[in-house]
Amino acid sequence: MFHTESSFILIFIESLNIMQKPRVRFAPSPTGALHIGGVRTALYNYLYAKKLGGTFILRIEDTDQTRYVPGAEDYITEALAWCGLELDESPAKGGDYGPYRQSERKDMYGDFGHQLVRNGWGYYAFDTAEELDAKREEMEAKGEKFSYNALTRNSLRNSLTMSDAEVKELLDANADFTIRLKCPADEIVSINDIVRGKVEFQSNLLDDKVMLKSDGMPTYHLANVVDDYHMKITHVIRGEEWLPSTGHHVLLYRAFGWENSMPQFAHLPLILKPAPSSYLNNKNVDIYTDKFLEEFFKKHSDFTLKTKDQVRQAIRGILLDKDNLSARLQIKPKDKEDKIAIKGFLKSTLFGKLSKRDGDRLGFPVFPLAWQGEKPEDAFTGFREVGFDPMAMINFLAFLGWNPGTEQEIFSLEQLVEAFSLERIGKSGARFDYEKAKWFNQQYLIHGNNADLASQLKPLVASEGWSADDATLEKVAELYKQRATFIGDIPQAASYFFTDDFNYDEKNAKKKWKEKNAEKNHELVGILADTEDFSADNLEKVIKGFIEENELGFGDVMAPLRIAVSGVGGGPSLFEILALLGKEKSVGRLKKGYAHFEALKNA
RNA sequence: GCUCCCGUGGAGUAACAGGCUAACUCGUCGCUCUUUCACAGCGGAGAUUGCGGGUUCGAACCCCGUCGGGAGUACCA
Repeated sequence: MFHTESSFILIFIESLNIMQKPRVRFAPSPTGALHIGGVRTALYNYLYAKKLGGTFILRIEDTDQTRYVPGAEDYITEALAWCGLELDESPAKGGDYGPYRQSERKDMYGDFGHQLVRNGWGYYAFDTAEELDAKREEMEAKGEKFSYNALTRNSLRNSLTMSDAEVKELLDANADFTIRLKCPADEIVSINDIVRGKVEFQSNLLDDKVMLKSDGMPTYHLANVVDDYHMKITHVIRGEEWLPSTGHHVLLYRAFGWENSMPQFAHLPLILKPAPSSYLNNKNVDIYTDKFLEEFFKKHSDFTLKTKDQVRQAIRGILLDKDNLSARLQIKPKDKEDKIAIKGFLKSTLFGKLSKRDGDRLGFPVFPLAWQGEKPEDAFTGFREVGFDPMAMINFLAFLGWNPGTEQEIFSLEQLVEAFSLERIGKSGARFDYEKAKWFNQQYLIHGNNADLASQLKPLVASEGWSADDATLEKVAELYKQRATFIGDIPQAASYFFTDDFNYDEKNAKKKWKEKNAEKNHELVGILADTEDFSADNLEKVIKGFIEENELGFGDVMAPLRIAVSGVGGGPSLFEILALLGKEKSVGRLKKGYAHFEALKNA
């Protein structure tokens, strides 16, 4: 009895487990390059799915034909692949719940749209876009906001206000129509968001959103609910910008009778621009003033209220007071039109969610991969092109809105999967911090395997027109990885290993080359030329021994040596440099360098 | 305007369901190491947890108010 009971419970738990295996989707629309925030959404979806042995799905939301950008879908796929976020179901890979492009599911949305009308949850609306725009303008002139809702739908042209015959006539005549959701009155729609807890919406305040557009395509709201239901999505993990429309989505599940299989929601915090105080200072105010000024006039090309110089003064004054920015930017009743325009512009460029323009202005990538837009100003660089290790970027992104609750910061993808949970996602906006991003990359570089780094270095060195064997590259990687932020920094920094054609830091050379030590320095070159064992260890013995014997200063000998051999005063251990260069090259460079330094000194 | 969300040192976050001197990372400053540069190690400065009330022996945490910021408010997603 006891046994059967416990095994029954076990089976029960097991079947629950199967039921709970999450199916999550990343659902971008192919309207351009995938923003870094989108990558983070994809990452969290992936992590959650993998943690629980679930399924990670890519669905392309291309219901807006006017905004479709060729190449965008490829960009998305390539970006996810670069990040190592493997898809279980996707347009390319297929799956049991396809097609995975909404444009290819068009027919079913139409059916569900009409079902809404039939069961009383929707209605036909015949108002044209132009009519509604006019209405909006009219209301705005009165200082009010137009909304298609319970209050206004009875005075508009729709199947609620027209007779059945009229409606039929219009439909038969193939008149353009949309189907709108008829939001019920006096209800409280509530969700239990995994990140935010209970969130409530009053149905009275929800507008009658368009579900089916006049071109027969669904809007996001209809398509996402219909697809999530049919693709058996268990958790909707998406950006916070969707939170306000979630009430509509719940209503839709209700309208279709799917409320019991409604997915759980998790709304991710926004990724915010870097805090102005983190990059603004007294030294660079003028640079940023000019940047903002240019952007301001680009945006307000017809701005005639004040001269450019007056606007510059206004912007500069506000930026200078960086600790009180939000107070300075508040719009006061006495502010005139020009001041309001300037304040409004600064507010939107200084605060809010991270945008492409922030990347341009502040000098960091905001997209995973580079993108070539139609116009030159639409082109931008990516984390990949700047030289990021994809895992460093992923690691950085993972912490933008989530933390493991431990002090560990460096995670592999597998470790992230293991540590991740939706419960530990924060609610407040996550600020983009490029310094931190660079730090992550540096950590990956430092802890990277030398052979791996060497193989990454190879093409980079080649693209400079240089070459080196694998052993040299591996040693260069070892010596330079803790001195660089990006692997791409290394070839230039270590150029003297790849070419004899490098410049001397002449100012430094002049300072370090002392006439009184010249003879001894030349003598050491001779000793090195006769040294059999050219290993770093032995060189250290030989050189240090020579210095001590002759009672010279270390700096007197090692500094000129270093500059003659590498051109610069900094870098890895001098003995390692000499050993890697080899005797022939080292001695040759020393002779040439010392002659040059003497000439410099005499000039 | 309205709706929803958020508010912890310069930046990012922590503090599990109110309980020691608010912790960690980045950045910054100093020291040690290396007679270089970095890495690393050690240490310092920096927060009356947006503000004001309230509940409580005790509040970053709960309640009310207030201010600030963000998102949404399209036949875009």
